[in-house]
Amino acid sequence: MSKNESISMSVIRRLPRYYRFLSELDEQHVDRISSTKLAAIMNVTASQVRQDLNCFGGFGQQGYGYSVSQLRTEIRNILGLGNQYRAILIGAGNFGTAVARHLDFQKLGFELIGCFETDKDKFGTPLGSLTVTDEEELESFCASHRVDAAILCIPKQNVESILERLYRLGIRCYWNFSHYDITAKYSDTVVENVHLSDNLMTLCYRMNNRNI
Amino acid sequence: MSKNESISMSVIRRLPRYYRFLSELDEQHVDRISSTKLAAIMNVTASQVRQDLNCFGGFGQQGYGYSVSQLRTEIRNILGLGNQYRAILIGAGNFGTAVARHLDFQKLGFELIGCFETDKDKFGTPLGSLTVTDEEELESFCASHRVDAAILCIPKQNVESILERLYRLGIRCYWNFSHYDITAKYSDTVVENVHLSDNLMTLCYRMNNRNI
DNA sequence: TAGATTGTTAATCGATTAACAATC
DNA sequence: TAGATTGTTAATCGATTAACAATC
Repeated sequence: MSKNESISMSVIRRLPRYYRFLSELDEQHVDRISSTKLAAIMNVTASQVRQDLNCFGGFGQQGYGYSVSQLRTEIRNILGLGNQYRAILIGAGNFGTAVARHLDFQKLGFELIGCFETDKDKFGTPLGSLTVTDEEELESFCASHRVDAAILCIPKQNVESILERLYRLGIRCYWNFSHYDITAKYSDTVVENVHLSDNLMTLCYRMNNRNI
Repeated sequence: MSKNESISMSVIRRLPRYYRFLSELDEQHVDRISSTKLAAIMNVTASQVRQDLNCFGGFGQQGYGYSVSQLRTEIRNILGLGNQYRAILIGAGNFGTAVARHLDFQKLGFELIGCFETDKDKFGTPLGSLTVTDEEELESFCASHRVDAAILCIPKQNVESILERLYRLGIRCYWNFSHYDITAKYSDTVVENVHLSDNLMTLCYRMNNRNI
């Protein structure tokens, strides 16, 4: 399925965007598209589109372009969105609940199978199809369920101790909303960080330096 | 204050991270630090630290290093975190409320001064120090308040119409949690996008391609 | 002064863009 | 076939790293 020889992160991070645009075109029943047209819609160069796609295979056809639905499916497979990786949520605060309620995990390659909290007052609260559970039950839960990834929606100072437990339980993949640097301590992990405050500061900088 | 000649986005996006680490060191009462040591803590190269900082000025001293508190303040000023830009939140759903409650806007260069919703059931609900307001009052609100930025926490399909109003009201800076491409339509805007689902798909890819 | 460490230039590396032969 | 458009190589551009003279 692939010419895989270590694809650069620049390319990988563009894949979800291709997937989104192709999904939209597919919904609009567009059958085929050329790299030039797709590039125009996405506001990138046609060269980049062709280079990116060719990291994974020759999905197009000379003189014709790309089949939208086929290319969409290819990228879906490349991203592995059919895997339904089993994830647990750590922290049912503002962000944890928003993430759990708002995102369509199924469509994004995941299944949310548990939600853990330290705050007693929240135990038993329903959260979508889940129930907020005492964090102390983490070990017993993981003994009876395969868990592929953990979503960390807790403050930085609480991460160290819980991470130690998660790591001991064999969890190596993390979606991290905290500022704790996971890979620094555990180098054999796969981590995607979401640093909203960094993003907001960047906006501040750019507002501040508008017209320069 | 600066050697400003269009700093690259790569450098800009690293600034908040420097700021975070320097703030931590400052809290730990570390007086001075060399580029080598800072680089080690941040897991980057000393060259990059020095190159990055020198985009904005010579903050260090040969043979000594950098004063932590001074450098922190410099970066704070470069980011413009003292500006208290006035922002309004559009959409008081899961994400909007999480963002409003969870982030310390003051420390990030902003002041959240309003929150607008279309769902009648939510009007009047308190949200931190704010109250959820009918979106129809947007125009009258902006007539009596300076608004520097809008935070869009609404689904893609609702963005187009509200954006038209926000733009007409003179708002040019956006923190965008939707998948609507703002700059495509309004090229004179400053936009930072947060695409959580793209991020999660990237995690899926990386989990899928672990050990390759 | 000698040692340390910056600021800055030069070298390297990687990513993006351009060009075009291959081919549908 | 002629036209269109890919896949891919080569050229360019930008970002990162290395090196070192300047200097505290």
